[in-house]
Amino acid sequence: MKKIDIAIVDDHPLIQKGLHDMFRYLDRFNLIAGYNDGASLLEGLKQRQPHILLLDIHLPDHSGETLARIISKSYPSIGIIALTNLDNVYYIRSMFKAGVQGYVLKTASEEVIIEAIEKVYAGEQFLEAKLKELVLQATLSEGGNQRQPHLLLTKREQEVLQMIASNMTSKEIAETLFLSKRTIDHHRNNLLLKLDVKNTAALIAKAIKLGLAHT
Amino acid sequence: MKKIDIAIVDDHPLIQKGLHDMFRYLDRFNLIAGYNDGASLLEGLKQRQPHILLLDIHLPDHSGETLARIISKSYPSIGIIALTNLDNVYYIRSMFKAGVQGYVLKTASEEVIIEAIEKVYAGEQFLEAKLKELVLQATLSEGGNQRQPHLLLTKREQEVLQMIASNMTSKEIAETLFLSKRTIDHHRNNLLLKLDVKNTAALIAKAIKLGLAHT
DNA sequence: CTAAAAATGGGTATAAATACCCATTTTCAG
DNA sequence: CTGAAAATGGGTATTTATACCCATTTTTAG
Repeated sequence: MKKIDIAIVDDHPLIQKGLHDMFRYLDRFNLIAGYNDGASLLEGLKQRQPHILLLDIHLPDHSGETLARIISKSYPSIGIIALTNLDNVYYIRSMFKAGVQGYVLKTASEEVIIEAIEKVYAGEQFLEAKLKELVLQATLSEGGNQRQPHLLLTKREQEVLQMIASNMTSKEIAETLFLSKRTIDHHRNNLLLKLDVKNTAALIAKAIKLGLAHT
Repeated sequence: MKKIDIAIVDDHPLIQKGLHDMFRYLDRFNLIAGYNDGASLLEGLKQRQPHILLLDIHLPDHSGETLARIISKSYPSIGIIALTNLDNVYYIRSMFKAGVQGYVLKTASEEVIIEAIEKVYAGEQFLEAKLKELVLQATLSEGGNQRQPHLLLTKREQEVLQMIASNMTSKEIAETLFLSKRTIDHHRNNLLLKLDVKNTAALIAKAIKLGLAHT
């Protein structure tokens, strides 16, 4: 049976070590490269492409999502598996949208990681059972009937959202932006509608969860 | 030179593997145990105590803070080093308050981890340089003149905070908890004072940043 | 046990946010 | 150019949150 070539991208030395150690004793796999950041990964891929790429989401230079998008376009034959600590539904969705075929938590056991690699190598998708449930529940509870009318915020809305999150009242925001308080109220209302919440507290919580506002 | 006995508590197989692999080639250290959760750690300590304990903060059963508190009281001779992904200033503070002598990120290099162990074994404290800066800056920018009147929230306050973050008004919270709306107002006011913000939006943003509320 | 902190509850007032109605101007893509 | 979306602004009313004042009871730690 042909060996499966694997490459790792992770800026955590311990994770790299753990994976190196793991693959050393598994004849089925052949660890061909370990990168610490996105730049060296992209450079290395020009020389040699693995069958499977284990990709950390949090890297010092590029975001995992961007990398996945680039690689899945440039090297469509490489199977990408996101390997991360983040069990957030929105990260999972965005990574799959960005072109990964697998999503595994770093808390996963060796067996799960191997299963993910085998599945993705065989052309299937892989997502841990408990994460599948998470995604399912999230999809059922939020999306539901309306097909997300406007998931994206306009520039002004983002701007106002960020100012709301940073201890400013509508009046202060209006004065800062040289606008009427009514206009800010209008943006606030749109934000509440778009994120489907009924007050500022939930708006901020949801915006942070979705990555729309920063803390 | 006497070897340093080390024990690990971490529910990530990869981290455990990485550390095992690392200590295998270092004569100075003797890895005597690896635990997956707090319960088995506490059980194992009854049999044998390491010189240094590498403690993950996020464990399935106990919180790292609780564990650190228990162990530093029951076994004051054990040097505890928190090993975590969390570079949050408040976690760092609370872990040191709970009795750890070192705090190392999982992104740390092998050298840093070894340095931390040596320092703590020698009775010193260890904190990475960049984390030291973080703590310093946080102390300078927020604390300032008042010596942190109440950094910790009470149970009720946490409960109310969580409910505020999840789309509930004071009235609804009061009805749910069978309390007067006034009481909820009082808790909200205390939350605003403790986190030093002036409205709900900033309260939620800051609470999430500090890890006091979940999304 | 005793003192401190936490949790409970109230009155009153103002400020802010939210919910509806409405409109005009600007910007941008087709 | 032209139409759609975005951004701007207004009126009015209600609800909610915040800011002060005050108190009692319960829980917790020393």
